[in-house]
This record gives sequence, C-alpha cells and structure tokens, in this order.
Amino acid sequence: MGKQDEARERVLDLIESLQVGQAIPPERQLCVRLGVSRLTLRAAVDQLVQEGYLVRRHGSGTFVSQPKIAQQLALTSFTEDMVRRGMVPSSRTLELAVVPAGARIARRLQVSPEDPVVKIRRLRLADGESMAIETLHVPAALVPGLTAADLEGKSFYELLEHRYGIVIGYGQQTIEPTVTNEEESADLGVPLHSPALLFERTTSTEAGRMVEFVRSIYRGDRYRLVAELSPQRARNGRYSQPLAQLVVRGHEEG
Amino acid sequence: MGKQDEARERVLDLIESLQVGQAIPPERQLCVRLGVSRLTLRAAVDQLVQEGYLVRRHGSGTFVSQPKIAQQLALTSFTEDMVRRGMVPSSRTLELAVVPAGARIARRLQVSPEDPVVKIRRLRLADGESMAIETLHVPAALVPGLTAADLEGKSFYELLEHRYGIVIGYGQQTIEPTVTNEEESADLGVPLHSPALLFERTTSTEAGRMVEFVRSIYRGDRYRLVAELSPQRARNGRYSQPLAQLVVRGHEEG
DNA sequence: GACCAGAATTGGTCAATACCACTTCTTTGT
DNA sequence: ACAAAGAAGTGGTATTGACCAATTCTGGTC
Repeated sequence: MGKQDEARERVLDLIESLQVGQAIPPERQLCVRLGVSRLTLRAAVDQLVQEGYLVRRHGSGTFVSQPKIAQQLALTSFTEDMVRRGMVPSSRTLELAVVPAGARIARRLQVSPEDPVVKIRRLRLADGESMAIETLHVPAALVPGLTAADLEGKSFYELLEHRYGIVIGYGQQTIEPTVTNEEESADLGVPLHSPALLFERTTSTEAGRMVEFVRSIYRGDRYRLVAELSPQRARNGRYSQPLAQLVVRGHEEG
Repeated sequence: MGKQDEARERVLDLIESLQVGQAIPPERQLCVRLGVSRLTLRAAVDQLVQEGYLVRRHGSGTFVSQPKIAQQLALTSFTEDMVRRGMVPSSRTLELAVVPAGARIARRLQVSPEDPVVKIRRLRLADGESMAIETLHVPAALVPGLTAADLEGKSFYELLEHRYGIVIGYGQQTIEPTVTNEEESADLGVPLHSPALLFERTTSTEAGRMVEFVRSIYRGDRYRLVAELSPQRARNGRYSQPLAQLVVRGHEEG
C-alpha cells in the first residue's frame, strides 16, 4: 500500500470526525502531521475531492462536503424533474445568439450548415446550486423573436408548445460518462475533471421535423440515473422496441 | 495559460502526427524537449490519457490509442448486448465464493446479514477486450451447486431460468458516472481514474422475491447509453410509469 | 463605525531529483 | 539452439523547495 493510499485513509477518518461544512486542516499542516509530502497529500485529497467527500476553495480551505444526494435523474425536462423532488429549479442564461449551424449541428438538425440556429447556453440550478450546463440549438426559423427573458424560469418545451405551436414527438438521447473540462468546471463551480454525465439529445415533431439538439453536462456528484426494469419479449429475434423508453414532459398529445 | 496546458497542446500535435498504436517519446525525453518538468508533462499526458487519446503501459511506453468507438450500450444482458452488435462476448470469472451477505447486500437482497450469498466477480469481454467488471450477489439458497464453469460463455439469466426455474420479473437499476479505482483499473486494464459508468441493479421474480444484486463498472471509453424518447402523458400530475423502461433479456413471459 | 490597503493564510502550479516496479531486450551459460 | 539471468529503459510514486493566485483577516484611516 502506497503512502498516498495510506494518507487517503487517514484523511477519510478525519472527515468522519468532522461535520459537513467544516474545514480540514491546511495542506501544509496536514502533510507534516501525516508524514508525507504535500504533493502526496494533495494527490490523496484530490481523490477524495473527485469522489465527492471534500470541496476545495482556493485561498480559503478544503471543506467536508455534503454526502452525495441519493438523487434520481428523471430523463425528462429539467424543470419538472426538480419540481418533482421538491427543489426549486432556476436557470441562468449564459449565452443566447443566432449563429450559422456549422457542419456538426447542421447534421443533427438536418439543416444546411449556413442556416441560422439559435444557440442557447444555460446554467441549470436547483435550490440555487448548480446542477447542469445545457447547450441548446434550435433552427432559428422555428423560434422567431426568442429572447433570453423567455427562458427564465419557464420550461423550454412549454414555450415551444404555447407560443410556437411546436410539440415534441420523438427524440433520441445518448448518455456517456465524462469529466468536466475547464469551461464546464468554471460554470458549474466544480473542480476540473469532475465525473459528469454527458447527455446529447435530439428531438423532432411527430412529422419528423427536427426541433432541437441539446448537449447537457450533469454534475456526477449530484445525479444518478434510475431505471425501472420490466421484462419484454423479443420479436423475430430482434428488439423492436426502444432500448430505453423515456418520459418526455407531460404533453397532452404525442 | 499554464505550462501544463501548453504541454498538452504540444503533445496533441504530436499525437496527430502519429499512427494509432505508435508510442510517443519517453516521458524523460519529452519533458526536456518541451522544456517542462516531468511532473508537468505527466499531468498533461494524464489529461490526454483520461480523454482517451493515449494509453499508458507500465514499463513499455505511452501509445496513441484508437478513437472512441461510437458504441451503444443496451440496457440488457451483456451477452445479448454484445451479440447484437456483432461482437463475441466472453467472460472470465475472477472470484466465486459463498459468503455472508453483510449489512449492505442483505438490505438489497432482503435477506439476513448472516445468510449466505454467492458472490461472483466477472470480467466481461467483447472480442477479447475488457469491457466491464460485474460483481454479482445471489442468495445461496436460490442457486445450489453453482460453479464457475456454469458461467463461462453463458448468460446468467438463461442459467437461472433453465436450471433453477427462476424468471426475472422486475428490476431497478441506477446508473451514475464515476472513475475507476485501483482494483477496477487493474482488472479492466485501464488507467486509474478513468471515466466509467457504475451500474447497480437489483432484480426480482414476478412474485417479488429478490434474485440478485449486481454492481457493474463499465468502461467509459467504450460505452454509451442510448435512449429513444417518445412522449407520454402524465396522469393526475404524476408519472405512473417508470422513468425509463428497460428491455430485459428475451424471456417468453414477464 | 465604515471603508480600504496590505499582510497573512490557503490552495494551485512547477522544478529538480531520487527511487521503485514492470517490460523488454541483450547477454551469457549450458 | 535454448533458456535463464541480468541490464537497460519505461512509466509510477514520492520528496523537497519554491513561487503564484485567490481569499480572508487585520489594522489603519477617514
């Protein structure tokens, strides 16, 4: 067992003896106390930070963090999601611009690369705490006159339906594990390379018209996917049903 | 911009000039060439390794890795999953023992902590490459006479059904992003702290009897979850349906 | 009492060095 | 010719020392 692992255990013991929010001793003190170099101690602390036990604050200290919320991530609208579990959702629009789609987005939205799309970057919060970053692309032709104010506090899907008469019919979503990059870490207020979930979603109308492409980074220390399983039989040796069926917001019609 | 970021860019340029499988220069050479300390270079390389650009092999070198496979993870049996996408699934049993359940497992399986459970740790492979680690707990009473040989190449669910007459009725699964720890990294042959997906699944019979508790670590560089979305309406303001419905193996009955 | 400037403290980054553990290749002995 | 032993090269870990950057505290000034 390396010194780093040993230090890790010692720090874990220390954490258990403290309350949430309390600071652990400064690195320079702690490393002499544990008989390891500061770098080694930092490596151990890095682990614990990454695992959600501790939170670093530059210039201030390293603090015991809240235990991971046993939170369930519903694969649906963020707003409804948060409301359902008794939290107050909010969002801060970081960016709203009309830009050319570009090759990648154009492919997803099935438009020309030169076609204008509305690009919206939003920080999603629950009870004031950052939860996810959402980057949304919508063909500009679909949402004329959209402003940042329209998005505050409201569900984007509600807006689409009520103002523009657009109802989501289908969608596809991929989810993969990742770690946050610099920009994402800064926006979310988490350390660089924190575990996170990357969601990419495209939705379309019943008629097959592409509506949006969304790329979301969810904090791994706050989110967990929960799925109920029930058996289902294969037909013709193939699964004709979606691998996972997700509930989209409570539209009246699909 | 820190030296680490600068080194990162330089190494990325280097990677682009090389073929997949080729080694980058040794750390000791590269760090003098880039004018940074080895520690700094390693930090930069660590990033790139974590992001999947490079693979480290202790005692051998650091190599340019294959681009991430755009692979879809079906939320179903590993074996069928791999077959469906044309790969050859296999597994290596790392451990098979009968042990007391313990508090945590007992709670999940709804048995007493002293009750014996079969603990099985398997490395799952596809086309000979490690894909996931699966740790499975089953009440020993359910599967008398189970041996390691029973598990080779076969689906565990098939075994349950045909030999023991146990059919999975329901299940619940949670998925969260994580990074691999030492043991997992060693078993999977990936670097420490690689992005990964942690699956925890409990399944039960139609009658509600708990059958298994499975904890799986999936390589984040090989897997991606894919979900098809279709609208569904809320009833009484509540979602009466599962948040995500997963296809379990092709049983004839549910 | 309120406010501002600077000192002190804390985490963040980097350098240079040493040694360990694993792999690979060479050498040597049979 | 083969195999075992060893040397060399690689990534992995740790130490020490130094400086930078953000925050917080302190004391002086108005």
